[in-house]
This record gives sequence, C-alpha cells and structure tokens, in this order.
Amino acid sequence: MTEQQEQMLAQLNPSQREAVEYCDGPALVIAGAGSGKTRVLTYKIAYLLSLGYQPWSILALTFTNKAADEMKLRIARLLGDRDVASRLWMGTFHSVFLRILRYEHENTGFASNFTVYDAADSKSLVKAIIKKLQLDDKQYKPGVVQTHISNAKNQLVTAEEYVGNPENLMADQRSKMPAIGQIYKRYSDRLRQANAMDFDDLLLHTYLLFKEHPEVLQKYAEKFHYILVDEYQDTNFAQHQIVQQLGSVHQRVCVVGDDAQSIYAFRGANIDNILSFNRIYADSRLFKLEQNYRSTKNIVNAANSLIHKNQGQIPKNVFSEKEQGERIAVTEAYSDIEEAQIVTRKIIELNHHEDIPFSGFAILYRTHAQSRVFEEALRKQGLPYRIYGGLSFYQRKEVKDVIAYFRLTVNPDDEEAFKRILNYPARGIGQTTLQKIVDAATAFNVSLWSVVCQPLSYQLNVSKATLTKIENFRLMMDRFRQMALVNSADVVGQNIMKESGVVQDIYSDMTPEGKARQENLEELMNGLSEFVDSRREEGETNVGLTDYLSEISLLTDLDSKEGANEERVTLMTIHSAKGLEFDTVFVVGLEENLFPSQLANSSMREMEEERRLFYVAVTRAERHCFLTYAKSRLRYGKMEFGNPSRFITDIDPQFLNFHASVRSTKKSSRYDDVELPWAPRPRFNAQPRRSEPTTVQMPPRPAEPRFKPVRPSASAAAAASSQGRLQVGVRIEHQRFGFGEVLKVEGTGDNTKATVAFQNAGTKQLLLKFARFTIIG
DNA sequence: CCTCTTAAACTTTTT
DNA sequence: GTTTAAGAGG
Repeated sequence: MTEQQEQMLAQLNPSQREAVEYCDGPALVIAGAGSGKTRVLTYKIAYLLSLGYQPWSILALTFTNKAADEMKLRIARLLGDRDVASRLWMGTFHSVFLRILRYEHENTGFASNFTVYDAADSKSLVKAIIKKLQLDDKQYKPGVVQTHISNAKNQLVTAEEYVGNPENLMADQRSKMPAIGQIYKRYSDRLRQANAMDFDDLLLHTYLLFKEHPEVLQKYAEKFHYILVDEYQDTNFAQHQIVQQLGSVHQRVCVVGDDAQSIYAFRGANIDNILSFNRIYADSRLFKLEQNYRSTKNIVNAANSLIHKNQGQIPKNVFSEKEQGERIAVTEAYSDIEEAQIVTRKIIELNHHEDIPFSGFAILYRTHAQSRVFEEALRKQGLPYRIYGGLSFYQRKEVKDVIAYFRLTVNPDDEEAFKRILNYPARGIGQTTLQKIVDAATAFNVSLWSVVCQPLSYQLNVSKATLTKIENFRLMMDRFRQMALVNSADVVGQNIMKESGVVQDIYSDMTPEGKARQENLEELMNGLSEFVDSRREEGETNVGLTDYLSEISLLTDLDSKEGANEERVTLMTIHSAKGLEFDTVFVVGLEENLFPSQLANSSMREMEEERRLFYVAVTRAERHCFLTYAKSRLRYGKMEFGNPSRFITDIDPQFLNFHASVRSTKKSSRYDDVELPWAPRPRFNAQPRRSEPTTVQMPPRPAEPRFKPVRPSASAAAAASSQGRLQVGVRIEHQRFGFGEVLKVEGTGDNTKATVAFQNAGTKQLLLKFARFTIIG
C-alpha cells in the first residue's frame, strides 16, 4: 500500500474503511443517517483511482444533480491536482443514460436530436390522447393515467407488452379505466412520432437498447470496471435492471443506501432492490455504517425509537458519540399562522443568542402548499430565506414558451413545443386550425411539422389566409434552423427571441406581472450566455442549442447553484431535504391527514413510508430539532381543525419536551403580529413580493443591459495581457467560479489552457481565449 | 379567432 | 385561496 493510500484510508473509521477497501466484487453498504455515506463513496472512488482504475472506467450514479456535483467537488478536492474528476462517468441516472442514448441513438430508433418531455409535456400529451379517444376526462384523469403509464415503464413494460397482457386489461377494468392500454400505446406512438422521450423513457429505452443490442451492452459493460450507486433504496425496477446489465461483465457493483430512508416508493422505488441485493449478487459482501456523525445522541435516539415502529427493515444500530443534546421540543400552535410566527421567533432567538447563521436553519414540511405562511412570517420579520422546489424556473410560462422555440428549432417533430408556440405570440392561427393539423397528423401518422410542410398532401382543410399564416410560421422556423446550423446557442437564442416576436410581446406589457416576465426572460438569456461561455472555456468549440437543452431538461430547482452559499433560512419539502443537514431543523405541520398524508391511510405500506419520511426529517438536524403542529389551518381556503400527528407519539417521550404555545392560551386573532421582546439581529433585505405565483426565489440580478451583448470572444485582449503572467501557483478570481489556484498551464496562443482549482466550484479547465478572470497574485 | 368572465378543481412527495 | 378550464361576446 502506498503512503498516499494509507493517508487517505486513515481518515476513515474502521467500518468506512472496510467498505472502501473491498474492491473485488459486489458490495452492499447499509449507511445509517449521517454515517458518512458520501464520504465512503468519494473515498472509494479516490481509492479506486489510486489502484490504477481509469476515471472513465468508473460509473457513479446518483439521483440528483446536486449529489453528483457534490461528489465531483469532493473528489477533485481529495485528489488535489489530478484533474480526473471531470472524466469520471458520474451523474444522475437520467443524465448518464441520456448521454448514452444520444450517442447510441441509431440503435434506438430515435434521431440524435430527440427532445426530453418534462412532466407537463407528458401530461398534456396524455390529455390530448384522452380527448382524441373521446374518453371522459373525469373517469380518465390525465394525471392518474400518466401515473399508470409511468409505473408500467418503471416496471419495464412496453406499450406493446402492456396491451398484449390480458391481466393488465383486467386490472384496469377493476379500476374503471379499461382503455389505459390503448392510451399507453397511442402515447408511445406519439412520442416516437415527435422524436421525444419522457423521463421514464430515459430508463426504459436504455434498458431496451442493452437488451436488444447485446453488442452495445457488451461495450459499456466492459468499459465500466466499477459501478457505484448512491441512495440505492430509491432505485426502481428499471434502474435496478440496468445496473445489473451494466455490471454483468465485471460484477463490481457497489451500492450504498439506507432502507430506513426509502421515501420514493410512490414513484416506483422498490425497497426490495436493496433487500434482495445479496440474492442477486451471490458473493456480495455487506457493510454497515452505524455511527452517526451528524446529530446529538438525543436526536439519533429519538429517530431510532421512531423508526422502530416500522416492520421489516435491515437490523442496524445507529448511534452517536456526540453530546447528549437537548430534547426535541414539540410545540402546539393555535393556527398555521401562529405556527409560522413561533418558528420565526425561535429562529431570531437562536440567531441572536447562539449565533447560529440563517443558513443553519431549515423549515421542513410535507407539502409545498405549506410554504406560503412561513414565507410571509419570515418576510414580515425581514429574515432572509430561500424556498426550494415548487415551480422551477424552467416551468414558468414565459420561460417554457421560449424553450419551446428552442426545442422546435432543434427537433421539428416536437409536438408539445409545436402546440405551444404555433400561435404564440398571436399570429392568427387558432385552436381550430391547430386541431385540424393534429387531426391530419394522426390520420396520416406523421408529425405535426410534416403536415405544416406539405399541407396539401395531408389534406389540410383551411382557408387560403390561414394557409399563408402557416407558411410564414414554417419559413420562420426554417430560418431559425439555418441559423442554428452555423451559430452557437446564445446567438441563435437572441435571434429567436427577437424574430419570433416574443421580445415585443413581453416588453409591451408594463404591468408588474409583465415586468416579472421580462426579468425571467433576461435571467434565461443570461443563463444561456453563461452556459455557452462556460462550455467554451472548457474548450468546446460548437456549443449548440441541443447541448443547452440537454443540460436544462434534467435540472430541478434544487440544482440551481445561485445563492447556495448565502445566509438564508431554507424552506423545502422533506423529500428535497434528503441528503442535507442543518444545525437546526423545524419539522412543521405535524397533524393527522397532513403528515401523515390522508392518502397514506389506506395501507400499512404507505404509512410506513410516511414514517420513514418523518425519520428523514428528524435526522437532518445536527443540534436542534423542533416539531410543531397547528390546531387549525387554512386549506383550500377553508378552515380545518386537525389533531396532532401520530408520529409525535411514535417517538419515545423521554426524548421529547412538550410546549403549548404561550399565545394559544390567550385569546388571539389570526391576524395580529407577535411583538418581539428583543431586537432582531441585523436585518437582511426582505425579498420583494413575488408577482408571479411561483415558489422559487430567484436571486435579484444587478441592473444590467437588457440582454448581455453576445461576446464572440469574451475579453480576449484582457486575457492575452494576463496570459504572460499566468503560471502554476498563481491565484485568480474568475468572474463566475470565484477564487482559485492555477494548477497547470498547457498549450500556446489561442489554445492555451489552464487547469484551475476553485474554492467553491471545483477544478475546471479554462481556455484562456475565452476565460474571464483577473490575477490576484 | 381573440379576450374577458365565470366555474371548478385543486394538494402529496420528483427525476 | 389560487390556478386552470370552459363559455360567451366582440
């Protein structure tokens, strides 16, 4: 063993070390909450590299981009100057498979420029099909049908197989939706027609690709000498099978997970995947990480007593060696509004007396709808906060519209994009005409775009005037495509914005809502420019719209890097909080029918998942954990009265402290404010009232020119002058990545490249020609 | 074909 | 209470 390896392994506890060192075959690592799961994964990858594994032969799969980014960052830091993190195959299941599917598209029957439909696109398509089949959308609710289709795909059942199996029809008849098979079949046909895949297809088609083309599977199974999977308890059948396919040659598969934290069964995650791992990989070894490094003894013990109420789990003994800590405080509030006030007050108090920064607080709730009251309370007190989740930036109407132009430019057959923009901005092609186009397309089994190209051959029956309008639309899109052939994504994007008339439409609206939309589009265009710049700096020459769309199609709000390091209170659902930790956690809304959700009442299985969700919530806390519930709450605009959640009594009372709120005994109105007995700490700027009903706080941008002018070669002059002084060891400040140190300089002239380790952004390769930074010594 | 008004549905959780 | 769908009128 080399000294470097010894040094690295010395930083692990004995069980972590065992898990890292065992590299000869399949391994299952059961990692309790806060036990250093990510640490094991990153050290294991670093260790593999030190053994001589090539970075591109290691595949590491996660569920969120955030987890993947975090791991890359930590590996880069661990390895120091070896710039290999970027060459690892690391990412979410969906993003890695998207990459493979694009590369191997010839064997999938899709063109390489296929679109990824988001959930809204899928739903809209399902809805259109239900309508087309003249089914009652009360009986066939699009969302419910979509879930059925999604479940089938996650079980790797294709539409053909679904229709071919009479059992499915019988099951669907029992649920009063016998036509689901028919809808599923038509749905897949239309996706193929549109050259598009939905989220589930990224898994299903990867599986099919490998199954139907053994030679392709062989290539990847040989390529990946080691496969690591994070959060294995959340994998569904499809993911489980693909991992098995890819591991078939080398059998070196290491999965990490915690059955107690399985919270995605509703989405098809199968806890059996982790429970049956030992059976599938005959000679697999089991490692358990049981020491929790995150939370106080009290929190860990409370969580243990809670999860003990669940049946059937892998036995483990999670323990903490940290201080005992205080008991978990349970507080009753009179109303949801008072609940928010209590939490806000407590945050101010802890911030004041214990110097806990605002970023050390998290308010965790079961549903997004609960965020609003907390948002208002925090704003009233001038506390900085950030709400995660809900409508992401890319799902806002105006943003989706522009993205639809990009999508249709890249993929003419994209139906959902087509429908979105055919008459936006208004160009006199209405619902009736669209319906005719759709009908013609379905009749001839072609895409909507094909109909527009040859309206006569597809017997499109519209007036002469309408035909001209359609023709103009077609010509415009063709211009965009010509442009996209030779220009980079930012240039094309700017042009599309202007020529499509979107800019004119949005900027003619001077209402506050209109202003907000303008800001969002500026944000979008800035993001596009940044994307192109950053790809260029990394040496990519042709950064097209396809690249950009691939990047953003799989992004969620949680992945936005902006404001991540700011001093703000975090508000999020418990689901999004998985994997995170905070000094102080408030778990709110602990009422029957809210948490646990009333929908979980029907089965034990669902109730246990809710309990695991609560377990996840409590174990996010390092030092303080507070539980609150409200006796009354406004829901659907109506006042409801609830009872405390059963989960509170699931925790052994020796770990709890019960409080009734001071005010709930007094007569109080829902609307008056709580007077604070102390002055709050320095106030931060309150967030401006959002004019859009979204739950995302986008960081305010400094006043800038409307759209950043496109820079063909950034600040080439500045770069050239600094180039001479740029050498190993020099510290720089990059416009976007922040402070970093130069590790390597190679190449000459325009091709000079520098490898820079940034404090917060990881190690990046910068092409000096494009990079914007200043040398600081 | 567009836009304004009114009615109904909505809330789990997300890649 | 909020957002989307449908229907009437221009």
